[in-house]
Amino acid sequence: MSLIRTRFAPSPTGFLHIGGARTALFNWALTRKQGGAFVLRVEDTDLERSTRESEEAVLDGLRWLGIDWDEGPLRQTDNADRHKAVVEQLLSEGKAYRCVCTKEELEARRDADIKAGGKGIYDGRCREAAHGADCGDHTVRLRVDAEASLRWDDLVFGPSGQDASEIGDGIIRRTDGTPLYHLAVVVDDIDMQISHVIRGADHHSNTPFQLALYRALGAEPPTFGHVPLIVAESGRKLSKRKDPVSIQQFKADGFLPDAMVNWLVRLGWSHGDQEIFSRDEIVEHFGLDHVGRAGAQADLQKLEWLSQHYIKEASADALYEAVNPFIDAVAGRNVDRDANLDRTLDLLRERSNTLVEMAEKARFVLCDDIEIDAGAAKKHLRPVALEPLEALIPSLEALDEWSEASLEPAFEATCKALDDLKLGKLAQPVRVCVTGTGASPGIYETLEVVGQTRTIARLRAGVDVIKARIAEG
RNA sequence: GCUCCCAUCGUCUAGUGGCCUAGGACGCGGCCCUCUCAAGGCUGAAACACGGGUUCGAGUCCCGUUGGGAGCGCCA
Repeated sequence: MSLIRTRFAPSPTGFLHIGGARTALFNWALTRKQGGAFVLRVEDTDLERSTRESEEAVLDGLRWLGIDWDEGPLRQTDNADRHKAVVEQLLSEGKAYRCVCTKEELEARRDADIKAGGKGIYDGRCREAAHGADCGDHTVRLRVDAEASLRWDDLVFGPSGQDASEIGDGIIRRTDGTPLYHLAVVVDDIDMQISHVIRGADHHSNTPFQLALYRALGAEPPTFGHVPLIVAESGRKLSKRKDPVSIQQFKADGFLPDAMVNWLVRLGWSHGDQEIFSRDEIVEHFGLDHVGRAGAQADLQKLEWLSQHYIKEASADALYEAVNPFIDAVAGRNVDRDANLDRTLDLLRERSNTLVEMAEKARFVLCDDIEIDAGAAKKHLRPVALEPLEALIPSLEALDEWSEASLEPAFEATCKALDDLKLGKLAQPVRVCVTGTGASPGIYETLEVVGQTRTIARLRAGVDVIKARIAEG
């Protein structure tokens, strides 16, 4: 299979969008599978919105996801001279012409045309006017041959396109002399010898005009593949305000990059019944032939499931690395890694959908002072629990070895001495005293990672809570 | 309005004319396990938008309807 050249061309608008991330991932996967180069090109021609900071944010997002590129980042503004030269060239070849129609005139004529049942495309008024460079304020339009067929075989949608008569002569240079997006992408893609343009389906209807540009420039168009959009629950385009779309946000919410990648790649693409894909497996199996044509709704619950899956699978080193910042945040200090912390994290793997959850659930180990949840206290720190707790404390104090193995007989002996008390009647109050909540890993494991000193102290504090409650009546 | 596109369980999807009384996964219900919460095991409910064709046979092909989306900018 011959080498391909692909590109991801984000506009640096502050953060990496999940739609863009998926487009990048598909480009990356295709390139890594077929062999070739994946190029990153920043479309920064919208100077109002483009900053180096937002460009960095986009690159960071890609790096975090593990999507690496072979060339770039190139910037579209760096090619500005080339874009201008191309417009001049088209002008001199008669493939483009100057148009002196003003915005207002254009708008009025389009409205009138639509009212009269027309399609509202440019009427070609300046097409044969042969305005020279001295015509004053003007735009430049591409002369689109009305007979031309602007069709292509899309890698995802199959036969696509329409006749030139449907699109009209589009503007390629503004009055202020700057080139438009369509001109810039086509020129850049030609210059960079991009062989496969994989992009969002929102560009599907833009493609015919771009095909006309390739034709005018005498260049062989690339192979196109349009990937359906990721849609919101409403079925509409994702909204930056209402929907979670920023990769940075997902990172901050404690999702593992492996989970993100797995989630994104399955949004629209499939490989039989397989759900879990490592990056290697994605590269091994990926292909545009199995990308669906309908828009895909972002399913956050599936992401959480994947996230937990990867948390469960992660190596101890990788897990610590990933959860470290979240743990520090909960502890309010730099937490050193030790065997007890690793043990704690292991206990929490199957109980955490995200790293944020994991860190929060580790609070009873990370912090010396814990707060007892009011609801849990009300339910479990009742007068009936006083005797069992008071009976347990001395036997725990007497333990020379503090481990699951030594804790279990101590609990059992206490229950037995209390007229065969059910373990739950003892374990739940203990759990609330020690963790502050009614849910935690197994009680022996929990106590083991909390440690003997802190366990005893928390049990005593719990006993005091119950006594206070009794005193209040 | 015009052009283009899309349509299988709530969601992501398998399915490329017979293997489909439609499979998997997330989520949801039930059961088991159990000191709580999970995890795990078993199990259940849940879809081919509708109407016409074509064909011996249609989720799969064609047409229409309905619904949805994108594009129609001197934005990218």
